[in-house]
Amino acid sequence: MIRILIVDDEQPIANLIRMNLSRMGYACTCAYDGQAAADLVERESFDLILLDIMLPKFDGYDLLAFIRPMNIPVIFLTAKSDVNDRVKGLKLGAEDYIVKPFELVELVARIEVVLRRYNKSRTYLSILDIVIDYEGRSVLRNGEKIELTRKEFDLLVVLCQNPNTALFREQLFERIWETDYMGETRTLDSHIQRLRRKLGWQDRIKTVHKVGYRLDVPMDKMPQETKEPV
Amino acid sequence: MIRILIVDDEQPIANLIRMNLSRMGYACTCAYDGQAAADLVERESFDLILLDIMLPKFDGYDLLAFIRPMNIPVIFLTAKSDVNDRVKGLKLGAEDYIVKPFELVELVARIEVVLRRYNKSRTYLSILDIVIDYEGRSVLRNGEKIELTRKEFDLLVVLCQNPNTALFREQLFERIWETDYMGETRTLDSHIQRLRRKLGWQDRIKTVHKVGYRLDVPMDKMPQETKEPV
DNA sequence: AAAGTTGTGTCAGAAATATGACAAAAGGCT
DNA sequence: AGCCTTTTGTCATATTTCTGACACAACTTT
Repeated sequence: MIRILIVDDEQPIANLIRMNLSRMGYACTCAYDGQAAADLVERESFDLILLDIMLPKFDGYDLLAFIRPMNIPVIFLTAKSDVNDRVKGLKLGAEDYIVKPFELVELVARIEVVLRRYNKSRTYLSILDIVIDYEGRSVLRNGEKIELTRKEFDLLVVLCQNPNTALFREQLFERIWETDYMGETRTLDSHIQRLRRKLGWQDRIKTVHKVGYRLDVPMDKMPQETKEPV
Repeated sequence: MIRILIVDDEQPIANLIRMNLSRMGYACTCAYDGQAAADLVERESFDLILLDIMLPKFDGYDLLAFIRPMNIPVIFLTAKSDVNDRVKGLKLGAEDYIVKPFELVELVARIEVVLRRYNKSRTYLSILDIVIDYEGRSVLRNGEKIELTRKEFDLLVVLCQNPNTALFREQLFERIWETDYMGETRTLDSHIQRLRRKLGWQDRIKTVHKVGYRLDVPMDKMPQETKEPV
């Protein structure tokens, strides 16, 4: 399991990130100031650190310098588009940075790139008869690539990461559209339909009346993380 | 050949390190005080510097500041385990530090990490049907040279270093232009087009709609670092 | 059966990308 | 400096792709 430390003094933000990354299967810990982060880093071992630069006590740069020798990749979160800050951070050894506000899709993609660069893992998710390549944002079946659009891919990922779980429409809207429930339209239905068709999963993706949708997966074909896109 | 400068006023130690690193295939030079080191750095070019902090004449920190603009990675050797010292050095731009006494294995490991971080250790990258020569900034196919401009080359390198990975436009801009996402322009597209044409890679370099681009590479043709332009 | 939900095909607008031509900038050379 | 060449960015236009919406059919639940 990949362990990620999230360092941000704005607790709601840190927690939001944590919730989302947890759902993606990462083990997350939050620290709300530099001192706490430094302590955690000394005691536990992390595979990656998400670091907000503006911090009370000792700031992001100090922490970055402190972390550096441990050779743990750091992606730092920077509020505005201050170029100097970023250059400084990169010089101090950060692997990447992302400007707030950011889309979760992008954050996740970057996390995966950085992890792979560090050979921690490039993971594929194999489930049923397909393999999901997160980084490539593509889907394979018997070595054949199935082309999905962005929304379709995001939707598929959510379903596959929560197999045999009824997901409320509201939840799906939140995660994929990052917005509130769009009650009246048939948008979600349309996407589900497209997914069903492209994957031939009409009876895999079940409708849960008055709730939402559920991906049915037999016990012997539950999702597995693999290193190879088998 | 990787050139390493060893700066330490204790000559026996410097020489011990030199002998060992030489055996590992590094070209080593020793300097026994700050002045000598500064002179050497001015005259010759090094890929990495091992720097003892306690030095006569002018000390390690001064030298570090002096070296900094040259963008040569520095690992410093420190006797004490004082945290402040370390942070000071790291903030001054050192890549890493190692506390004396240290084991040679560890030193070598750290050297390699740092060199890799600086892309100094690799020379050629062969991928698909081409070979990238980093130092010559050129690309070969069947021994034929393909002329690329600077931006094209940079772009190609990023793509090749992240094969099968959907790279966000934003990321590409950051890496190649070192600037923010330039949402409005078609600059990136133009360069992608030129690359596709020059390399005949129109279907290798895939467009990932609403995300960016991805270089598709079959598993058996994944990039390999080589010392020779095979 | 009625009311409420969901499925599905189609479509149009919006957004994103491709592409060629051209202008601007950068670099070389005398 | 001036001139020429190459590189890079921009623009206009064409083309592609995505997405949400709608109408209406089909299905569930009560």
